[in-house]
Amino acid sequence: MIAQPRRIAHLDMDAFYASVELLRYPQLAGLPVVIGGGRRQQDDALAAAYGQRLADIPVAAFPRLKDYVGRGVITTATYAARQFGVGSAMGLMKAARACPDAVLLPVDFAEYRRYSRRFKEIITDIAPVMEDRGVDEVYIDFTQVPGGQREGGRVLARLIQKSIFEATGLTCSVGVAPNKLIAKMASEFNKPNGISIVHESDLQTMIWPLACRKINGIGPKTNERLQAHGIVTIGDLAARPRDWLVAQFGKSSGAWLHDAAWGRDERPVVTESEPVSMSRETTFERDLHAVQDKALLGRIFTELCEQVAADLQRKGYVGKTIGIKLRYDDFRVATRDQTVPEFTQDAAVIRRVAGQCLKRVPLDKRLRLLGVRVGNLLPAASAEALPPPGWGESASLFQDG
DNA sequence: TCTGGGGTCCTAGGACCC
DNA sequence: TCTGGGGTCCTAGGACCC
Repeated sequence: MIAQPRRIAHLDMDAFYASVELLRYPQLAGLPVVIGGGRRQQDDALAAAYGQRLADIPVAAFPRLKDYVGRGVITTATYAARQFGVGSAMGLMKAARACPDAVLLPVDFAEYRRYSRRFKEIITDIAPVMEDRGVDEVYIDFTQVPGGQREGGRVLARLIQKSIFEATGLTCSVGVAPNKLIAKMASEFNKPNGISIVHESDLQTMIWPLACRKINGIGPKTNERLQAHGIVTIGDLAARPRDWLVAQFGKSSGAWLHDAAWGRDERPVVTESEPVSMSRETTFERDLHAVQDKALLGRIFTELCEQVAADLQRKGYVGKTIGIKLRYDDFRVATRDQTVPEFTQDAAVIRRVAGQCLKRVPLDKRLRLLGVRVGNLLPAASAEALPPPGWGESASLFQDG
């Protein structure tokens, strides 16, 4: 049997949250719509007024960006809204200045998760080796799938695209390439509803002209550092000697930057993984002070602990590193954590240890955010089989180094 | 009137062990 | 009495991603 060349696809749903919303509000198609913020009250009011006939709600009845007051950000904008220069991660207040009449819809994660499960099921029915990369994107290994090599993967990509659209009404963009790194870049080439095929021989023509920032893993900080050295495009990066990159960015990062620029990436498509941590955090409607707002903060803190505990219990995990996160009004972040001997998923234990963490952090400035995290997770079932902490310590009496 | 929430991985120093 | 070398775990911060 001849070894097949690796063909890896990256599939990205187009404006996913907004597209799901358009399925229930088709009257908003083509309009600037943004998803973000909290509070579902306008939506509840709409539902009360129009019952289940969501598609009959007149466009004029929808809330507008200019009417929003609060601290949210945009999670997704329709392509019509992007024309106005608004996009993901932009503060809603700022977006309201750019496009005041855009329709603003609150986030409905439960609904997006339902569609997420559906489109992923359709994919694994066709190509079983799929890696989950969040609610709206996946990697798929085409290598061993029947037909996965035809036209570089285009035939299979088209089949998956069509199957998802027929089952959900949602469109996606797909990139197929020799590895995950290039596939991820390729899926952006033909958005929305596009397919793009990249081969190893396309590196210089299709990849090197792109900005370094297009590499998944090069963020704003690394990009700044690269630019300071006159490195703007991936081609610029590829032209630097590996040793030079290692000297500038360290052994691991430098080597990775060099490999990335040359399109080298051997990471497998990983179908299963265990969570490492679970957390809950909240940004307050106004900044709070540890003393003046002690009672309110205490209630929020306890609730966060209860939520994390409930998440652990529902998903069947226990953890032994419990921590807190604060964001001050100047946006600086402080974290403290503590590892306890016994794995837990108990709200009271989490609350007590997190409370001790809170005592180790400065509380003089106003707080903007409070979070609680449990890490060092283990499936609850496997933790039950674990010996109690301290067991086996006497064994060291019989060993010597 | 800036800037959400839920994650992963990496680094670096110190403790501790053999 | 001037000085080892691994290894692992813990902790805090930071970069990055969706």
